[in-house]
Amino acid sequence: MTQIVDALAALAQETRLKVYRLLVEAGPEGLPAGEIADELELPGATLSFHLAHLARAGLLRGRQKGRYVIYSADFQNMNALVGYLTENCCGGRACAPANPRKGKDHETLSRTRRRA
Amino acid sequence: MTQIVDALAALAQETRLKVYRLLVEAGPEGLPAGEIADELELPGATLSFHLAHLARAGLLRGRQKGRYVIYSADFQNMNALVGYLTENCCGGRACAPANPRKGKDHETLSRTRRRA
DNA sequence: TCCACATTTCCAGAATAGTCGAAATGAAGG
DNA sequence: CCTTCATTTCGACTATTCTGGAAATGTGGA
Repeated sequence: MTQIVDALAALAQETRLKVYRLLVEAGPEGLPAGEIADELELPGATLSFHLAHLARAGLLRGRQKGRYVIYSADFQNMNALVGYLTENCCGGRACAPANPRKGKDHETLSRTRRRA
Repeated sequence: MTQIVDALAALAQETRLKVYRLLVEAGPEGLPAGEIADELELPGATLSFHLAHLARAGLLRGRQKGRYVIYSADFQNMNALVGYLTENCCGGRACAPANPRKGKDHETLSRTRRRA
């Protein structure tokens, strides 16, 4: 359970979630740290802190390539996380929706929009 | 995205995750606060703090029943959360596993199963 | 070797989160 | 009303997280 909590905590921060999403978009090839920093306009030290956090949680891996460090998402562990949530937190109800096709940016939580 | 981060943050804490799981187990009828406190051996003030946190994040609802307050999981929003993760954080790969049938307690994150 | 550059570590300050006893709130029932 | 009991709010403290400048580390190229 500690692993689950760590993974959730890693994603539970705006900057880190952005970093992670960027790397998901980038796919298995990943991105060098500097490019992430550029894209998200983050100071090196700050980015490094968050990358380390995500990596500790098992959601990211970094490999050295020349003088760059290339980070890429660990889809296995994200898979496991979603699996855990589905099995333990959804009470058996249908959890992952049909997911017809990746529709670019999705909009946040529930459609309990109109009131409730 | 703020909503997603809030929901993740709410679950990213051992005590709160336990509370939430307990309520998932309890199903839509939910549980009175006191019973949760008993079950998890938490001081009232501490539990109240965490329940409020989860409720603010939209993962819980509380309804008054006599002098009890009955809390229950909001499956819609958890659904939406899992949906978000599946669509935005899994790179299109299969994310929610087959989920053959709820197998009681599942065991944490990947063991880096030989590949995939 | 020496320099340029990418990234990380170190540090310290500001902000936020978690804990829980004690007091306050609010409902039920005499 | 007055008491009981479930729950929440208050308050105070400790611990952790986030941030980013400056220095350190490490790599490739001239």
